[in-house]
Amino acid sequence: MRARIEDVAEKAGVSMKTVSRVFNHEPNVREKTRLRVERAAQALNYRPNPSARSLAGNRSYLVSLVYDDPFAGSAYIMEIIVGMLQACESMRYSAMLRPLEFSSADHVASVENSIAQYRPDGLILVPPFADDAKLLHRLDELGARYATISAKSKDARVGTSLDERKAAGEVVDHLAALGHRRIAHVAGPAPHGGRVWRLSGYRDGLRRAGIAYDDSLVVDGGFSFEAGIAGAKQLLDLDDPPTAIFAANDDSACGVMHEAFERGLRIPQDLSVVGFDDTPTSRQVWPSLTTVRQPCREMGRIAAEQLLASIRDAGAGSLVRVPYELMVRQSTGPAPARTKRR
Amino acid sequence: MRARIEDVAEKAGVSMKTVSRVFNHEPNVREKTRLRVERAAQALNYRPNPSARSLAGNRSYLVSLVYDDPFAGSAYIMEIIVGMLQACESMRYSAMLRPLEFSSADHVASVENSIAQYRPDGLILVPPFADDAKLLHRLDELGARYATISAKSKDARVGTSLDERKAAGEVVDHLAALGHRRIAHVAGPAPHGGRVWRLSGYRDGLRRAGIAYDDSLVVDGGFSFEAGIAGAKQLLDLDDPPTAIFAANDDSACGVMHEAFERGLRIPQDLSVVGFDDTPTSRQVWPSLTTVRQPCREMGRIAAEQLLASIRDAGAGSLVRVPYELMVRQSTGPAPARTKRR
DNA sequence: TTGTAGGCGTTATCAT
DNA sequence: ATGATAACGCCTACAA
Repeated sequence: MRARIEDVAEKAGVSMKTVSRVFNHEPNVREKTRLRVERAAQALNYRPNPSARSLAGNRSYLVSLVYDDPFAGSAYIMEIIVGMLQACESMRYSAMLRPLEFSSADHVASVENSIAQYRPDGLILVPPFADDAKLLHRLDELGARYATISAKSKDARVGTSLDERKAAGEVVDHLAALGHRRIAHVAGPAPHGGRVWRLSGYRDGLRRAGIAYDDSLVVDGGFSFEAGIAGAKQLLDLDDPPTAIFAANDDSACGVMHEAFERGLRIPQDLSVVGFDDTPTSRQVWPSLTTVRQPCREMGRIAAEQLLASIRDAGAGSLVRVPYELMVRQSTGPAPARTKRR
Repeated sequence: MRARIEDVAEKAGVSMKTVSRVFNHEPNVREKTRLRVERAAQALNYRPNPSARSLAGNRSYLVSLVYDDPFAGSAYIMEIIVGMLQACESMRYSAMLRPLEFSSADHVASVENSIAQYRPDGLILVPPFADDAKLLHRLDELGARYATISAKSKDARVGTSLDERKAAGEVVDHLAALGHRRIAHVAGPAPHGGRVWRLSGYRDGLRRAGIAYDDSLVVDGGFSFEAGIAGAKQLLDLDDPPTAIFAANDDSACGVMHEAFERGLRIPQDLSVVGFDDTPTSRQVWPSLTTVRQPCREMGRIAAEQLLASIRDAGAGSLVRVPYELMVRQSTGPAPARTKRR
């Protein structure tokens, strides 16, 4: 049957513990012994049994990614997963996906429950979980290790952060530089920190451009295509509609574009549109979408790396600021000469 | 510390084995005893230790999804993952993602290696892995349980299948019904079965419409946006360009649309475009893309369910045929009156 | 219907 | 630098 550590030990003429030392890169093994063990293991095609390892070592070698269920299929999550897998792979850890419902009665309990059941050695949290102070506090209480992927840095100690507010500000700078004065914003969903930061950045940008904040140009949206359509309808129905719309994310921006086209508007000649996230779709639509790139794959990888470091020894692992990038594509252009009237 | 099965047994005044019976839904437990055990477990917040369970039971309660690394972030995979997670969740199994390189020197070895290392109780394979007879044969040899998600049914015993050939035929039927005679195809990448079936279906459709097969209207493409652009360039440069292009998948179709727009063509007035897969993007582009819906989420769920059934008892589990659906949207319309000349 | 004993394959502890 | 032995928490096999 399958080779066990005992078989390897016998074949190499050493004790089980020595084989264990070799496989776990522990010190105190003579080079020569190490080689003998490695050769024996190779010959027997030995692989440590993960369950036994976990049971005896009291670790699961498991990291779980906690994200909001409704966004299970988003490109944002997908890319984070890819990065996370890379990091786990190289550290001989496994990644586990935990789509949970943030909006449920008690999401804190559902996270606790997930921990109790699967016993991961650590968690990676993305918004909105990553921004929930109550949840983080509870995890601290439980002594659970976790990393957050988010924009905010307060409350966060391990993971990645990205200055969404500054990024959103640059979006408005870009539009203002193109001559736009009526710049609208389809805001994100309420429970997301992203909503707040992107909205703040939007206002920062307006201020820098000397444009007065106009309440009617900011509509509650969401992170979905449908939200973008609804937001665009509302904005384009205004007596004095915007010449540029900054949507909270790419999906929503696609909705805005869709509605604009349905009304026969040209992009960017009649309306400029900007998204956020730089999902693959943003390159595939026509005209291609100006947006803010978040290095999601890197974020996933870095968060996992920092988390694993903090698992190895508490106190290790830090919050890594990752760069964003304004991707200027075809969906933004000079403001039309005159504001359109309907 | 954490409650063990022994603690529950003591508190309930029964043996460990009885507790085990209750938690594994085994027969031969009096209702009254079951209740006592459940109450005790509840009180102690007992959760079985997965590692111990796996070690003693010689099962990992793990299912791994094997897919081609380059497509790690595709919407197709993402949706399958979501469905698979649903099924696993309800059966108390865990899902593990295994992006492997199909194009690598020996992908069969890399799958074997993955099995040896993580010891999943079963595998779910998607194309191109699902279509590799050599791999399936080797897995049979090893006695590994697996389910495939694919179009082909030969070689497949457990999993899902979808008649891609018939679906592709219907795409051409749809275009022919709109009056198109010069219908082109941007084919899929060579190692994918998808390429073959969709191409066959394309020819079926032409035959039914009484259109002669024209070699110059079929270009080698791929499943990427870039492949679509390249394919469209080649096709639209023809002296007698097509009035409709059927791309091997949605990403590629988006590339076709992009290139068409770059040349000032209108869709669908000047050119009709069809994709395959019905990814979220196909709804978000403008005009929205006519495509073939594959119920990916269902496929993932069903494949996992069938796999788990076949794990429970060999011989169980079957190949479930899932339905496709032609989603007629805005990217297809009547053929232009005269074929365009350049 | 319920219980007892032994073992799953590894790591931790403590010797040597 | 290396080894012997006892956990780790559960399940299987068999017994009662």
